[in-house]
Amino acid sequence: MSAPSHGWPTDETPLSAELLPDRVAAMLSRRISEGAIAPGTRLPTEQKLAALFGVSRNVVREAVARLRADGLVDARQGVGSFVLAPERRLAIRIDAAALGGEGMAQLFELRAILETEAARLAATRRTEADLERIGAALERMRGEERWEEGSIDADLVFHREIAAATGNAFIETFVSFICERIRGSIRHARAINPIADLVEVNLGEHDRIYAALRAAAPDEAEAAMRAHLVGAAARVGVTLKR
Amino acid sequence: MSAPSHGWPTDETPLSAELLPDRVAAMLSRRISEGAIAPGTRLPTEQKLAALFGVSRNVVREAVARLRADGLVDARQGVGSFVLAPERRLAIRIDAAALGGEGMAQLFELRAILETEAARLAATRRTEADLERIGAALERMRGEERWEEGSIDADLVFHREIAAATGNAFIETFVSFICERIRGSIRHARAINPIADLVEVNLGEHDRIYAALRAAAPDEAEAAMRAHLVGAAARVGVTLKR
DNA sequence: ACCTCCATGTTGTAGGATGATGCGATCACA
DNA sequence: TGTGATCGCATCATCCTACAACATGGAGGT
Repeated sequence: MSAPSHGWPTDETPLSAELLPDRVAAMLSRRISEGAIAPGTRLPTEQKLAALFGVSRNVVREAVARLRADGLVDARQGVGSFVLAPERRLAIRIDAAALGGEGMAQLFELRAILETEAARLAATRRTEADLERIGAALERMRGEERWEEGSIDADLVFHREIAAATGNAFIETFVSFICERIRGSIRHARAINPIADLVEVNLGEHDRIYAALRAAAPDEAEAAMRAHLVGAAARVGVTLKR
Repeated sequence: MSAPSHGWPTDETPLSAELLPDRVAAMLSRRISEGAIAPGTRLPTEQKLAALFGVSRNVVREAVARLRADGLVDARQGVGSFVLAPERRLAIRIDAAALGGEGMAQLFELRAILETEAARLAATRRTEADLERIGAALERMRGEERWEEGSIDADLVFHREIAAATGNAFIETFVSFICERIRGSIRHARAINPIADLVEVNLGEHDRIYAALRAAAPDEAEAAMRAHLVGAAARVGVTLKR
């Protein structure tokens, strides 16, 4: 039983400071998403998993609960836990580890795709109420001198409101998710690269977007958003292609 | 202590057949995302939460573990669990409930935005190995007569491989997530609207995409992908604008 | 052959005990 | 009085045992 024949635990993941349930969940999750455990298959019982990983059943339960929350498995009382088919997975996560350097550039690329198109759609679909909310965020940005907490927050709201103005709930969700992830990583960059005096540049870019939205000009909105994102990327040391 | 003065549990959510940890997690999650519990605030201790909800600490732990996995709270040993600021959330979920009618149309719109751009990028970045994988998926589709399990699966792989060919891991993740969600809902539609003989149409559309990718023609790839998605949407009773 | 009932295995929940950790208060000392 | 180290304590992390809820399959009776 101690042999690695089953290929189960064999402690991969050099076990950092992560908690036990996280590690167990990560291992199981990888096995499943790699297809090493076919959909429909029953997982080993919680007791066996506990024995295999050398942890208590409680830890295994927390791990399985997480897999269930992500829609990877379906635990049926009295029967067992079964791996679900991929189409039932309903969560997507981006771990902070993937956000260094290359990851940041890729995330900006994805952001550009979504937001330029969002700006285009918003230009034709926005209501007066939408414009009002977007304008309010703009004013909040204008109030600040430096590019710090308050204005960064207003920036986020600005982008999110534009996404919301498309009337597409999914676009809003995805855009605001990506923006928040990026913003979280900006703080670090800010300490390294002082960009305080770039507020005016930033504001100018936002103004152009807002004007285009108000004018209901899709092409201009898209172009302005693209220009803004290229600038924003550059300001955090990322070059955005196209 | 039994008073509702604190405004905590007072059992909202008419408690369906959901499990206890799910219910507790859902309640806490709603409080947090609604802003009823400000970021930085410390949650009640696990014991108090257990008492408030009338469940065991074990259940509370599973609920809190889920919140932590979603990045909503940060539990520090010996101190407590604290609500995190929104920018640290690292999970996004789409619940199946939102996918009826309007939701489906919106999801297709988002898909179109991502995949048309993905096709454009893939056209210039794809390697020979990418083309091989995409072609293999195409062949698997061609083998099937009807539009059923096997070919639907191959269809998914086809789209995912194109997204992967962009070299952008996030694009791949998001696209495959969306495709899988859509596919899950297709099954139902298929029973209603027999589209078996549309295989050839579908295949033709895919062929055009593949040819454009092989020819490294971005504009054609984008156009072919857009045409395909418009068709695919129509086949499930959704009209895609633009 | 069919139906009923029970033994068994599994997940779900409860409740306690113990270790690890970080914070704050207390106390000793200058 | 001020300063620093030490200790207690609250809290999470993990482990353990036990029982309840539930599903399945087989034994046994009709």
